[in-house]
Amino acid sequence: MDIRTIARLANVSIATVSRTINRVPTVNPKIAKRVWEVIEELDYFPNTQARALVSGRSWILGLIVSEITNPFFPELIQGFEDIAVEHGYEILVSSTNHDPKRMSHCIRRMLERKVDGVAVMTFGIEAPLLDQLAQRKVPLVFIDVGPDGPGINVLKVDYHHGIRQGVQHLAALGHRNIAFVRGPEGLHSAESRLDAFLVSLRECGIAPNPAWILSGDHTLEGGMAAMQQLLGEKNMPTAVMCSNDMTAIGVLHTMYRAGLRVPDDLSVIGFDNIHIAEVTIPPLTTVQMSRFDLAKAAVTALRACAEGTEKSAQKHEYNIQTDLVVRESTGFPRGAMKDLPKKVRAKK
Amino acid sequence: MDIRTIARLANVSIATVSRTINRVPTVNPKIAKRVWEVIEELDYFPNTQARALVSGRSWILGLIVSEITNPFFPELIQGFEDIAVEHGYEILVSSTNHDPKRMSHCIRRMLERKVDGVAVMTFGIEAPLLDQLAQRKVPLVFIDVGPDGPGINVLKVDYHHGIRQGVQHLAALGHRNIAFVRGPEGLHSAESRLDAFLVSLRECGIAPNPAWILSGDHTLEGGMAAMQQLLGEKNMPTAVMCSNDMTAIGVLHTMYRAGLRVPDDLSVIGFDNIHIAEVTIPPLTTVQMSRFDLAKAAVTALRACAEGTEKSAQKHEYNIQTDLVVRESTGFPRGAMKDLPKKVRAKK
DNA sequence: CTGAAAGCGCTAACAC
DNA sequence: GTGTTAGCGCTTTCAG
Repeated sequence: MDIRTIARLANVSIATVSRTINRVPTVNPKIAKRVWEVIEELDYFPNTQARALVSGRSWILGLIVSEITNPFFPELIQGFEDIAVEHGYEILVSSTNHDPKRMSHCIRRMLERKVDGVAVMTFGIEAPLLDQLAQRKVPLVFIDVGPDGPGINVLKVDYHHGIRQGVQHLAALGHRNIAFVRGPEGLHSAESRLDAFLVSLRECGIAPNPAWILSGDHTLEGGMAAMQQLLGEKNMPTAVMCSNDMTAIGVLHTMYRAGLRVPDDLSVIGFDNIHIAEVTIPPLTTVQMSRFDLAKAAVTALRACAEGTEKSAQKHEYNIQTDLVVRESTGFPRGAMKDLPKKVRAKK
Repeated sequence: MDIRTIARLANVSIATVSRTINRVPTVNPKIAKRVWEVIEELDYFPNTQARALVSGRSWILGLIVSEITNPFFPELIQGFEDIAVEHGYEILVSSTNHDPKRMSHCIRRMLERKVDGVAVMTFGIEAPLLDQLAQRKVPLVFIDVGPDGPGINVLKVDYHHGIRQGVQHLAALGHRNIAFVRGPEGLHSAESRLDAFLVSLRECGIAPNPAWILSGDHTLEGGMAAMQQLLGEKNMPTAVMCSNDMTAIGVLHTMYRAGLRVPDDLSVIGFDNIHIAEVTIPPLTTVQMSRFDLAKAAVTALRACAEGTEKSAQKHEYNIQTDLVVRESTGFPRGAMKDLPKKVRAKK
């Protein structure tokens, strides 16, 4: 069954069927109605390949993520899928696992399938590779940072807002000795989080201690290793902020292994607010970054370029907010708890 | 740039270029070499749409999952992507969120993109909807159960093996009072797990207690609710098996909220062995089902149908094994711990 | 407002 | 072993 079948049954030419399907306004409404009836009755739908071949638009949006197994990404993918499909696009998701070889393979796949745009949500760029896309004028959208050029948008995440809230929350509880477990070196979003932490610390009048800036890689294992290292330090902080939730969960686990308690012995703050952060033990205080907002902004930006009217040519600003979600992994610094009940009792 | 460009530069016809690319063996090696050189130099690759249009094969494999946000699925998707891409396929992933409307939309998307096959990994079937695929002769592969027919394969998971190991492990520790938190009603894989549990229990000479078969839905929230309900019972079991890991994590969390300890007050076993099961508090004893094996079997089955030579027409059996992974959420039944240290001390 | 016709880039007969 | 050619199903001028 093809467009000709419909044309024959509706007694019109294939051109008219095509126009009807594509909602060209000049089609006589009566004829259009007749065409639609035949289409519905036969449950016909156009062949996407043929359509893409002739029109040059595939109606496919690519999405490149770093690791699909980090719970942050499936939540993002879900949103991206929902919004893209809502606007008639199909999505092509691919994960790089931080491997440049995979990244290059990803890009090739996107090119081969002639995607109408690509959202690069790896939180870090492999600039030279992405040039292949830019050169072929594929609209791109990045997080945080990316090359500038026509058809390229960057989503700005305000890391500072949420992280400052976190640091202030800790400071308000009485913490002065706060460590930070970083994300991968060179990953822009990770650097930004660290910067935001450092700035916020100083805002609170606290001088950062270099020994308490631990390296990590945004994985469970990285978080465990960082905490293990911290445990070896002569003087321990009373709180630790992590560059993402997976890291924080690793920290929680190492604390548990060491027989220490959170937040009694150490307060912990994560970043992302992935779903399971609600049920960690204890539930994780973390900075929320909306996956839905990110996905929505990404699709919107890509559509603006792909469906490009003149007005959309003028670049929009896309800003993503972050906010602290207080749960139970943060509390008074070690020692303060002992004092507090006394004071409370004294008042009685 | 298209196939004609290559043909011109290599001084051959487009047919020869096509044959070279498709590795038709009759092409003169010398000429083929010349063609490849031009291809490499220009970094040419064929237009997939055109290719699909004429050949009827899209080289796209569909993957329908229930919820991408359950960590089990991203791990499966990763494997599916890797193996499919390795064999030259692109993948089209879509999640149904257990919503029939979404499921039907999913199927439509698969049909529109003319996928060469679909893996339905929802662990439950919406038979009437899938008929649309079967009717159009799209090769299908299911987990556990599915309609029979040409081009339809079913991957058999041996739930019994791993679950029996779990029950025996519990029995060996001295548990006789074991509860089970089920998955969604009507979900075949969930029913199978419950069955396997019941059978294994009887094998150990333990009569199941109906009050200890709790309903759940394979989510964190379901697990929490089930445990909450169990906490209200007059007589509590000493161990609980869960239909999946998310449920078990919910159980762990409710135990924590109730101020009870795992495994001291209750032993807990999950199912799936998702990555974070390693770092729950305590680390979760669970039944491992290999996502990689599942993904590999699914792609293999689909390819056999799609690339269909005669020999592949004869159906293969695909079996997936399950095995217990013992961690720290299981221990002696409540009370037994007190005895043990005494005995140990007595020996000294 | 509608139809005829020319391709989009490629594969697969079919000739040579 | 290689080239010629007829489409795959659709969109889009260009006439009418």
